[in-house]
Amino acid sequence: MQNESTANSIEATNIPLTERLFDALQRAIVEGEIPQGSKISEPELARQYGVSRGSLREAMARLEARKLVERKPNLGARVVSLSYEQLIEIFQLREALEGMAARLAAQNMTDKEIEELQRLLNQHGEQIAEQHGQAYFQKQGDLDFHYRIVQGSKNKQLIELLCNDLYHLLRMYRYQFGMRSKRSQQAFEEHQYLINVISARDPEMAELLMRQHIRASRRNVESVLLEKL
Amino acid sequence: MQNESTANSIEATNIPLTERLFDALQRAIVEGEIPQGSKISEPELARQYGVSRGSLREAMARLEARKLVERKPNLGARVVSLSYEQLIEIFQLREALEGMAARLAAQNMTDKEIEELQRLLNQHGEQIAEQHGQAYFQKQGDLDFHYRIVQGSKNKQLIELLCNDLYHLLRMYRYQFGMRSKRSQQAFEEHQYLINVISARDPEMAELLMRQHIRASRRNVESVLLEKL
DNA sequence: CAACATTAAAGTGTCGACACTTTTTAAATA
DNA sequence: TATTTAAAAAGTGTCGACACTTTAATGTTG
Repeated sequence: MQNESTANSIEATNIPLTERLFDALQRAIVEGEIPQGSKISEPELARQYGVSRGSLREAMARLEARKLVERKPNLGARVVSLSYEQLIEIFQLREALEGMAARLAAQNMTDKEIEELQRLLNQHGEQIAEQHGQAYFQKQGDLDFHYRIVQGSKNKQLIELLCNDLYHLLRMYRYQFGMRSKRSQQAFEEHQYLINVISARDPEMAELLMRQHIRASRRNVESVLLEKL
Repeated sequence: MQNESTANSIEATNIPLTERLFDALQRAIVEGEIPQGSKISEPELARQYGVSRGSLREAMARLEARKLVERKPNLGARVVSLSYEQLIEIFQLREALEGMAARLAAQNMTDKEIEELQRLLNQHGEQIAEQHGQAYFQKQGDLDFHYRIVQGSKNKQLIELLCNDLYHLLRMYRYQFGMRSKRSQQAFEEHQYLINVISARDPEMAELLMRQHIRASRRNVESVLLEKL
């Protein structure tokens, strides 16, 4: 009955349709496949994905809760569009949250996890040396690094919040603005410092360094963005 | 067609049913009307509120996104139950987020807002003097105070996150554990210090004090809770 | 021709129905 | 009587339908 060959059709699994749909839409939005600020027509989108409106609506409700779409009663939904101001606000959030994450990571990461983190960073170092300027891997690597520290905090609420909510927004702005970092070498070194103080089990210092690191990253974004406008 | 006299029926407005439903359910969960950890039967709940399952499901999807209910495919949904550990985790989040909020508030609150905040605190002072031990108003007052500072940060993401997500969880645990503070006088004084440094436009100090304040509050919760178990 | 009124089209809000899963109840067997 | 099996009940996943609202198209009048 269902058209499985539709361009955007969702693969069949035992996972609920609504959930697959939610993931697919989230990805599509984050990667700009559905452009920022564009209006969403429920019947059309449902048709594209080969699902009923009911299922779509459930997924949309969750997207709305994650601030990826905005809905106004009777007027329909549109994909959010990130403004410069919002981006700055997100960096302030990150500073607070990841600062705390680093603090907790210094207390709660296992030695093995720290070793693995160091290994990951070494890889990044090689990549930076080899493919100088390849922004994509650097950005991905940066996110990986931060991701692990958040996990290392062992605070489930924090992990949820950062990894499931905030990082998607962050990836979204990277796709949108096509950011490329001019400070990968600098960031790399800051990451190394961070590992050092975490190894030394110094929570205070870990938080401080992480906050500085994120502030520096924000300043970079500001300058890159301002020269674009 | 619809039974308007059902016990839990939602009033008729122009606001979408799903939204009213979401608010009603959130309130019911936060206040313990629907008890922690209880299983939710969609048909039954839909009947209770006099709505269709479709509408209910949409509301549930949003509640799930806010971590107020947990759903497992084909097995149904249940209200979350706050554990001691989770509560501690939430306090760590608050420390980070409200610390940042206080920092920003010291920069961004208007003089008028600060005045009003002082007025609010004076009221609290009177209430504490009058009805010594009346925990409810104190707790409510405490939340009011924190609420205003968050608003004063002028960071929309932060406001959303704290006021729409986290505070509900907090109110929920207060209802659940029936907390009463033994340190209202102490908290009152800390609030006053906070206003002082915000007035002095000292972001650094504002963050520091707020974090101390929340840490103290957490220690209080810990001790009260531990003597209960 | 522009401004307004009037349909028509599209879109959203809400519901009820049905298939498939899990849980419960009942029956049957060792 | 305890355990396994079978049938029934309840519950979840997904869909299509219809009423009401907004937007677009069309026609009408000054």
